[in-house]
Amino acid sequence: MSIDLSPEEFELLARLAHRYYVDGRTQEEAAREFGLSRPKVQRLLERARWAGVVDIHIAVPPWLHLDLEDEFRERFGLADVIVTPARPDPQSQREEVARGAAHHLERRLRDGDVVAVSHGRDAGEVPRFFRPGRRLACTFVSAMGGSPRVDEPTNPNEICRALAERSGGRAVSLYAPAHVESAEMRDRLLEQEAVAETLRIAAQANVALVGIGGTDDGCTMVRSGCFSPDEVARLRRLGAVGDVLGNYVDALGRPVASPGSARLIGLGMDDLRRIATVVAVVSEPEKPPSILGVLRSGVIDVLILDEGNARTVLDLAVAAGDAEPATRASQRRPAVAVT
Amino acid sequence: MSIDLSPEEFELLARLAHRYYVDGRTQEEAAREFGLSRPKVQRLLERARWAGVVDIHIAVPPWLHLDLEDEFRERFGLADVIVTPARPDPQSQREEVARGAAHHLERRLRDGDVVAVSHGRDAGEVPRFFRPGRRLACTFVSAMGGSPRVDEPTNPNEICRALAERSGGRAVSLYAPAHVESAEMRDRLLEQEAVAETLRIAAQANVALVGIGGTDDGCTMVRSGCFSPDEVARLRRLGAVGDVLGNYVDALGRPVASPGSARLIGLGMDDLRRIATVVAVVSEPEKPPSILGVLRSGVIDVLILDEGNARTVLDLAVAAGDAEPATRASQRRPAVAVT
DNA sequence: CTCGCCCGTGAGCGGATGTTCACACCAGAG
DNA sequence: CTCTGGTGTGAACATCCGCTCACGGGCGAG
Repeated sequence: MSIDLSPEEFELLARLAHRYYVDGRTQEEAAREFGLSRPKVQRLLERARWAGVVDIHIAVPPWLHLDLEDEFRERFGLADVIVTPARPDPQSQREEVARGAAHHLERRLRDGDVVAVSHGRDAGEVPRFFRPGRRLACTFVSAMGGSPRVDEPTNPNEICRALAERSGGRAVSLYAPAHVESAEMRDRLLEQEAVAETLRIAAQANVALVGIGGTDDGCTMVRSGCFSPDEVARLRRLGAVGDVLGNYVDALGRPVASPGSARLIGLGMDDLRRIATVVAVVSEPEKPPSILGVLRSGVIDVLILDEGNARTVLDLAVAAGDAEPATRASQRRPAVAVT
Repeated sequence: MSIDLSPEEFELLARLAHRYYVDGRTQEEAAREFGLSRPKVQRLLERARWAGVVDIHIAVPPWLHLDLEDEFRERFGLADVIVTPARPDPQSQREEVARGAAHHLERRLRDGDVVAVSHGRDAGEVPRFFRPGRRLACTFVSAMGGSPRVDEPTNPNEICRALAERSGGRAVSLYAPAHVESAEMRDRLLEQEAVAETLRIAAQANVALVGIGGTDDGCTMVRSGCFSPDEVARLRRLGAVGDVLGNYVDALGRPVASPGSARLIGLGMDDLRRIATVVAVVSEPEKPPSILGVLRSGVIDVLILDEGNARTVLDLAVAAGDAEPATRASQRRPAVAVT
């Protein structure tokens, strides 16, 4: 800092910065005092920050990882990222992530918003921590069908109901299974007005709350019976690394279809892309490849994950040689220390 | 710092400050992201600064003493203060102070300005360091008469000539001695058009460059022969601690007149008060009481002095129990614009 | 239960700030 | 000497920000 400045310039910058930041003069007053034009003062102050003569230091609580969040935001073009503190056991990890998602929704949701909701254990924990301060006139709608084979709280209908209950909003259920036995059956079901109506509402949502699934044999799609272990194995061989609402993608984020894909009832990738804010909440240590793949697909707008996964995903991205995007911040921003 | 904040609030303030200062979002963007109103964001950022979550640090070159300057400015209501680095020997001390004054004038002067100039060794050194980058259409006019008993460069006419030469401006000399042998003679001289004209111009100056004289036997007024040692001794007995342009004041800044006062040719205190910017330049270690007295008279707008004198004068003021003025700076903390 | 005080909130405004643009100055080449 | 590219400057404009003020909701007293 304050390198390659002549003593005269250093003195000027320091005096100017002191007058502006410490004494609280306006740039115009300072300009008059120093015999400069106001734009010149502005440029000098900018240069002072640039050279480190002015150092803006932000005390960040030790459990936050704003730098990680920034890197995610910039690297993957996300609107927002929340990295939650690391926890020793998987369950409290999940709760931490769910709490982050709940808080994010509390801040994000506005009256009139329509939230499409996926299944999953991570999403399923969100309602427990969801406590908006006021009544929210929002609609929570299932973005995919249900399954009798998993715990109630991880079914979309149930998550919607809980979210609506806690916010005073409305829940719209999808009265259909997440998967059926044939594509034909699916098409028949989609013709049912009760089903079509719900999916129409979901497709027009402006917010989505989704989990990110893996491709191991214990993933939610298998646990819920949507896909058999064999089917997931086939998807793996096709390169799939993870899914959102049963829509699988490979490591580069490209869609991977399997015969089973045609038997799913729920929003597709294109539907998701039309939703303004897709919030993904994810925990579990096997997830990094899934997260990276889904991120690369570009459907996610807001990501909520724990510190460990965040670091691993970034490491994977770096190792894969993802070009670091020209960050707007590094161009526009002077040296700013963050603790 | 960051004390007595709940973890939630600490987190919010840190996130907000990070988005604003580091990521460079506008308050409005941040407000949208955090689900707050813009004024609320503004208040939170203010609170963050207040609580020390945001800390703006300015790297000040070690040879500057901006804190001292601030204290002078606030305590004595000065428009500007320059504290120059301490120097071991008196001559380089004087040069340092003169350089500061010269730079200040370079910044301060505008075309059309009229500068009234006093005598003195400190003022006399100013022209050597005065190098405005461009031509200045200014008038430099003697604010008091001359004396054949001191070196040429410390006479007002000569200082004016040198300043004008270096800036491409105009010098207006006062063709009269600084003191005459009787009040009657002074009045007769003041009737001379050449003298009256110059003093009229000086009285209408909008800037003045003055030294601050002491009351010891070696002070400029004695060295120049304006006052005899006896007369200065009498002034001392009357409480005088220093002078500007031969106008003596006591420790509380009140005028002190002596018989000799009526034999001086130059601007009086009231003339000085009418000048918008009176710049005083002073060095020498015996000067602190003189400086304090003159400051208390309220004629000075800009003070240029060395670090040693600055500290001593402040110590004197504190010891004398001068009430510390309520500082505006501590109330007005600006939001920091980061580009 | 009702009233009134008080804190916190968001609209609105005027000043402050960030940015763009045209120009003037300078240096170097033709 | 003239031209031209480059750099730095201040005018003008379009936000952005800080402040004031009227409002509403919560809480304690009556």
